[in-house]
Formats: sequence, C-alpha cells, structure tokens
Amino acid sequence: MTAATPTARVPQEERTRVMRARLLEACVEVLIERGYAGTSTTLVSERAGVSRGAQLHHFPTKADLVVAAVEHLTLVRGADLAAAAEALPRGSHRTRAVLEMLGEHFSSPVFTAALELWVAARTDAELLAAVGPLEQRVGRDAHRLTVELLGVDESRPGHRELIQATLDLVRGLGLANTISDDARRRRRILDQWARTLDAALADPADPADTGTDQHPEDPA
Amino acid sequence: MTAATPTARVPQEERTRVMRARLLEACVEVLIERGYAGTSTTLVSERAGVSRGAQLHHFPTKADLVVAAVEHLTLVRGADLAAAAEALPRGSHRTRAVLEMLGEHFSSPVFTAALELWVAARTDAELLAAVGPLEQRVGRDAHRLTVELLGVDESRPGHRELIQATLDLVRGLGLANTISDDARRRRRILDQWARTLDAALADPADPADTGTDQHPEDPA
DNA sequence: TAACAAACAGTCAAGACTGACTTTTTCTCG
DNA sequence: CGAGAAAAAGTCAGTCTTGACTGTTTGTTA
Repeated sequence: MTAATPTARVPQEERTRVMRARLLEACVEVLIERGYAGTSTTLVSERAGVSRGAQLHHFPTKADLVVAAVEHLTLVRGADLAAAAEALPRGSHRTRAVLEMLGEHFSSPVFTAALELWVAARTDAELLAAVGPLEQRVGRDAHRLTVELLGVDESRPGHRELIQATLDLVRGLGLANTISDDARRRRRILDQWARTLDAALADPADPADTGTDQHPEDPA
Repeated sequence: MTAATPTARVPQEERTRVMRARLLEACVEVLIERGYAGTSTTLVSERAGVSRGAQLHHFPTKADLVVAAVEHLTLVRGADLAAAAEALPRGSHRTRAVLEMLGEHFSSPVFTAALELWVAARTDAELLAAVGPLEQRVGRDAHRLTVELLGVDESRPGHRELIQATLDLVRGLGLANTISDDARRRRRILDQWARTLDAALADPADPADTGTDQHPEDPA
C-alpha cells in the first residue's frame, strides 16, 4: 500500500539512526548502573526496548556495541564540557568557576561510565585499541579548553604543567567520588587550589619567569 | 615431639596460614593481570597451586576471597608506603622526593589492583562494604604520612587542603598511568607541583584570605 | 503491484563460572 | 597406636552469557 499511508512513515535510514542511538544510550546507562562486567548485551537490548536480533544486526558482538558506546560517550563528554563552558561567569571568581565546572564534570555519571571503560580497557586489548585514542583526544580537548578559559600562556615555564596537574587533580577527585560522594571535601580542596593556582599563574617569580601582565579580564 | 618425626612436620595452623597467604597473593596477581571481572576463583586456585576444594574450604565464595585479598592488599600498601618513606632523602629536595614516592606508589601494580577493586566495589554492595572502610583508612594513613614527611602545619588555613589535593593529584596520575604509561609527563608535572606546593606552604600570605576570611576548619 | 533487500524478532546450543557434594589424606587426641 | 576430626582434592550439576540460526515485517525499486 504505497498509494496511501496516512500513518507515520519513517525512512529506514532514520530508523537505523534512532535504533542505534537507543542502544548506545541504553548501553551507557547500564554501564553506569551495573559496571562494565555487569553490562550484558541482553540487558542492553531490554533496556533499549530493542529486540535481541535487532541489536545483533547493528552490533554483532559485545565489543562492537561497547566500542560504539565509547565513541558516543566521547561526543557526549565533549558537548557536556562545551556547554558548561558557555555558562561560565566572567569576572573575579573565574578560576574558581572553571575548577567547579571541571570538578562537576569529572564527578558526573558520564565520567563514571568513562571510568568503567577505562579500567576495563586495561585488560581488554580490543577495548583498549578503541578507548586509548579516544581518551587521549578527550584529555587534549579538556586541556585546550581549560587553557582557553583561564587565559593561560603556555609558553611560560611551568604553566602548562600546572594545567595538566589541575586536570589530573580533578580526575583524582572524580575517582574518589565514585565510591564515596563527598562534595564538601571536593569544594574545600578546589577552593584552596583556585587560590594557589591563581597565585602560581600570576606570580612572575614563582615559575622562574619575568612577568608580563595577565589576561585582560583580570579583576582587582 | 612425639617419639619420632623424621619427615618435615608442619603444624596445621601454619599450613592454613601459608595456604591462605598463597591464595591471597595469587588473587592479587590475577586481579592485576586480568582485572576484577577476569578473576575467576578457578584461576586463582590454579595460580596459587591450591586445589579448588581447598580454596573453597578457606574462602567459601568469591566475595570471601576477594574481600580477604582487599585486606591483605591494604597491609601491603601500608607497608609499601612506610618502606618507601624510610628511604627518603633529607634536605633541600625533600618535597620533590616525597612527591616522587607518592607518584611511584600510585603508579605501582599494587595501586592497579586497588583500582580494580575500587571500581568493582561501586556496583557491588558486598564488596563496597569491605572496600569502603579500608580505602578510607589507607587514604587517612597516606594523608598523615605525607603531612609528617613534609612537616606541614595543618592548623594553617589551606594547608590541609593542599595535602589532600596533592594526594588526589597522584591518584589522578595513577589512574592515567593504568592505560598509558607516561613517566616523563608525570615527572614534569610533579616537578612543577613541588615548586608550587613549596611556595604555597612557605608563603604565609599566599594561602591566606583573598579578602574573605578563612576558618581554620578543624579536621572533620 | 511485484520482487528484492534490509531491518527486526525469537529461539537455541555451546561455553564458562560458581559453589555444593563426595572422597582421600593428614593431623590430633585418647 | 588407633580412632575421630579437620583439611585438601576432585567431581559435577545449575545458571548465566554469548552469538548463531531461522522466520517475519518493513521499505525500496522496477
């Protein structure tokens, strides 16, 4: 009945896209709830409301599914960070706000899912081949974003390392957050680090460098 | 000392102790090599050279085995840190040496095993009940040790948080180390962190208030 | 409209892991 | 020295997961 089809006609290309998206979203959800080992393909298909056969059509093996989910997750994480960066306030508490954003991001469920994959990839060569490069890219993007947001001049000695340290710090905080949520502790640590970081980035004598002025939006 | 015992007589208590130790060591080894999910009880018993039934006698379930391994690992980690602390040089590069020690520790296989348990515990209530308190204890011990080694006065505002940040930093570095070993990067970051940390801990004005006052914040 | 291809759904067998059960060896005590 | 108890070894059934197979529906093209 091609003549008249008053009901919703959905192109198969669109259907494929939606189906895959549902599976990937469900995969990430299950990853967060049950961990990598607890993520069975059966569970994902049930969660997605997709039949087992359909799932197998799109992703023949578990590895195919999870690797695709990793890539999906990478996009989500990138979008997350970019969106959070947009909403950042300008002004005197810029550094603290940037740290807060990073801290939030690395304590979010999205990071938890990434952590599961990270750890699983250590002992799974196939997964590692997919996760490794992606994680590296995410790391570089986060670094670049942080440098931009803070207006850091990476040519000044030590400044690049301070940003790297900042990112590793929030990663460590995120790790600790996974089994014992302690937002207060995190807040206090980031409060202090914001002050120390500002001092280190501003002080021309500290990293052994003659001072030029900071970024323009530096307040009183 | 009954009449005659020419062959090696081993008391059953000692045998039990040895048997358990072998199983726990093997369990940690497998944990590092295969990850938590890849750690089957069968594999551990084979690795330990202990029969399946014998293993089951000492540790009826997988949870029993792994939880015991967690406790064992806690002792190992504590001993590791204490031993490393002994060998520390005194003098001008004290801070850098302490950071090096921490960095090494949190990049060692022992940390990797702990990380596996850490992540697994997130989605395993029984494991979490065992891992949570132990990890907390290890964290506190590491904090205390670092404070001692660096001679930090925690009553000064912000100093406690800086030590916490340092430990979270090395945790983050250790996490990154699990899938891509980059010792050079770690060294550069810790070089800079040592300088920044020394400056922040030494300068009486730096960590202090930037306008708003800072409560000494007792150790909650 | 008919034929063909792609997407989807359901079923099932092979493999792996856990933990209970049974037998054999070793230690201790009367 | 012998009997009983504890420890260790070996075997096995139940359960879960994966991915392959077969049939059905939906969309495209001639």
